[in-house]
Amino acid sequence: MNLKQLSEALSLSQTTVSRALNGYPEVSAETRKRVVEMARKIGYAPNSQARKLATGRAMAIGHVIPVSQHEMMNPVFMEFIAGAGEAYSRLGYDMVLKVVPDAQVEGAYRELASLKKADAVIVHGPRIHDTRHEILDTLGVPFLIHGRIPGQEEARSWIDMNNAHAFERATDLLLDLGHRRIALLNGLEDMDFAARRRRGFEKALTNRGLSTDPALMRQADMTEPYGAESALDMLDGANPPTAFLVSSMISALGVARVISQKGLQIGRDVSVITHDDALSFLPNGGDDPIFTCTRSSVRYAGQRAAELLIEQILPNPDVPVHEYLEAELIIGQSTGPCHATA
Amino acid sequence: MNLKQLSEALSLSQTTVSRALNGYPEVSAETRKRVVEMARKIGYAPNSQARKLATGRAMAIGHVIPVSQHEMMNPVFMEFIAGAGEAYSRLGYDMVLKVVPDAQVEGAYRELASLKKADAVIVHGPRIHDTRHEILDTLGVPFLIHGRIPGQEEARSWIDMNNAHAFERATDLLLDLGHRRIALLNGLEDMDFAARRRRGFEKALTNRGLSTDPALMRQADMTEPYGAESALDMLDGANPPTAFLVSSMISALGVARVISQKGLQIGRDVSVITHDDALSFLPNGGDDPIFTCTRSSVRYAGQRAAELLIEQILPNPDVPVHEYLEAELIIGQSTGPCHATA
DNA sequence: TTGAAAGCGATACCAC
DNA sequence: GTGGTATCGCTTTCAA
Repeated sequence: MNLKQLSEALSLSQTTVSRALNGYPEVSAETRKRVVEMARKIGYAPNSQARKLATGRAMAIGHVIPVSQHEMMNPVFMEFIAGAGEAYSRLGYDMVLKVVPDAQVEGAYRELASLKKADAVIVHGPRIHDTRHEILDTLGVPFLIHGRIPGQEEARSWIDMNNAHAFERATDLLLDLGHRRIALLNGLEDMDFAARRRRGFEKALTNRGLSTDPALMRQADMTEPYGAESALDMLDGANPPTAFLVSSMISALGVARVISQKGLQIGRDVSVITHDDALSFLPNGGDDPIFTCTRSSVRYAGQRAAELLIEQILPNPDVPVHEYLEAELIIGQSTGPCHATA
Repeated sequence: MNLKQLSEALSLSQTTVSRALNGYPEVSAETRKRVVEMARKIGYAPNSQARKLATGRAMAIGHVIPVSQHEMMNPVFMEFIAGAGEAYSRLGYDMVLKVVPDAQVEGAYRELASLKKADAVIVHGPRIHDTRHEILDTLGVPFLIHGRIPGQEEARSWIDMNNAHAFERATDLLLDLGHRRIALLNGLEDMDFAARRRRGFEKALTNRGLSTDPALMRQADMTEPYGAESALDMLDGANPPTAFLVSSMISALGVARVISQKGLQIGRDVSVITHDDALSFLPNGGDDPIFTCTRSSVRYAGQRAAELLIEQILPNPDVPVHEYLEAELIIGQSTGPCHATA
């Protein structure tokens, strides 16, 4: 069932039928009514390929999700996509998603752009030495970065949370509680967000004249065993930490598991603060969370990203838009004063 | 840069250029070489919308992911999609993904199908009273179910793991270890997979003449707190379980957290078996896993699903294909003999 | 082996 | 307010 058949059934031109269906003002109310009814009656649906070709717009946003060398699929991406997907449905856009190995990310963007499969793309997981903005410029695709590419803060559109500030505040809280040996279990620090978190952590220490201890700082894909193994190593080490600052709830669960297994009580014997992306399958409690945390909903970020891209960037690709999300610092049950003997 | 311009630059017809680029045999080797070189030189890329319109194929597979009323985004979907995405890249297909509230799932499938945005779709998370197969039939879209819709086992294409058998074996293992009070923390039992797991659990008990205890069976979205709260309630209850059978690693972590917090040792004082979907961010160890588990890689399922859909179902939509994945039962550190006083 | 021309199914400009 | 027609960019008969 196509436009032609529909217009024949109505004894109208394709033009008029198209206009009626797409809400153009110059169609008479009566004609529009007839058209709409007939369309529903005979089950007409416009072929989106044809429409895309005619309009030149794909009405789709591209996402390229990298799976790391370690085959790790970051659940944060999923939650971001859920938020974005909700907005796309509302705004009449589709999401075309490519899940590819790190090495094929550029090629995937190229394909999306040069084959006109998407009108714009989201850049996920920017790295400190990222070059995707250059490729996308060459291709002429509007894009929005979830996070920031160093050196491109002004010129590019992005949405990001204040990673450095959040981790500085979290570290300050631990310092205020008397902790001096604080471990940082970070994500991979070639990722921009992780580099920023580390700087926030270091800044808080430096501000109090404290130095960092490399033995207490780790970076890796944020799995549960990463948290567990790191905590085990460190707590069994020569000079164990009294507090952990962890970049992900998932790894924090690993830390908590080990602390419990060692017969220690979290929040009393060892403090833990984690960043909480508010992943829906890992709720951290409401008013009195399990973990003290810096919290910022990545799902909301995804939703806003989609809105900004479609409403601001597409109509005006040359004016970069920036949106800053400030993480909340929420006190839960996993932090308390330091009891360590000095 | 389009076909016309490219053909003019080569002084060839669009026909010949198109044929050369698409590997048709009748083009002379020399012509093809010229065409391919020029195409690369001037950076020609075919407009996929135009191609889709001309061929009538979208070269895309649709996925509709429901987010439940509780806003829960199941990480299993993500991992499945990662597997499928890998296969799509390899096979030259795109994935168009819709993330929508439960109530809009049907509409999303309708849109994908009737607007010709996808050549086929994957049905995620079948329920015991699912009707999506009927809608998709009406629309005439080939599809493959990840899981099974009751009553549609023969007639429809699906890929599934043997949920019932896996949970029966897991329960048998606990029974062999002497456990008699076994708790089942299941997913929502209007989901087909969860209903099957429950039947497997019950069958194992029934086979030994044991009856089920409603106080020890729960169902919910599989979050971490669900595991924790259920374990806390049950262990503090009148007649606590000595073992837990859990439908998800995430909830199992919650169970483990509570067991440790109560000063009990997992595997010695309380046994836990979980189903392990082999989520990449929740590795359960290698040869000696943290949790004894029934394991089946949902990522592999996604990959196979994509392959089956494209290679078997699209060319021959009327011959249903079925693929059964058997979960492994892997002994880890979380199970041991029952020490409960009878 | 190559080319001309007719679709594919919509949109949108220009007349009327 | 309605209609004719060119156009989007490619694939695919049909002829040569």
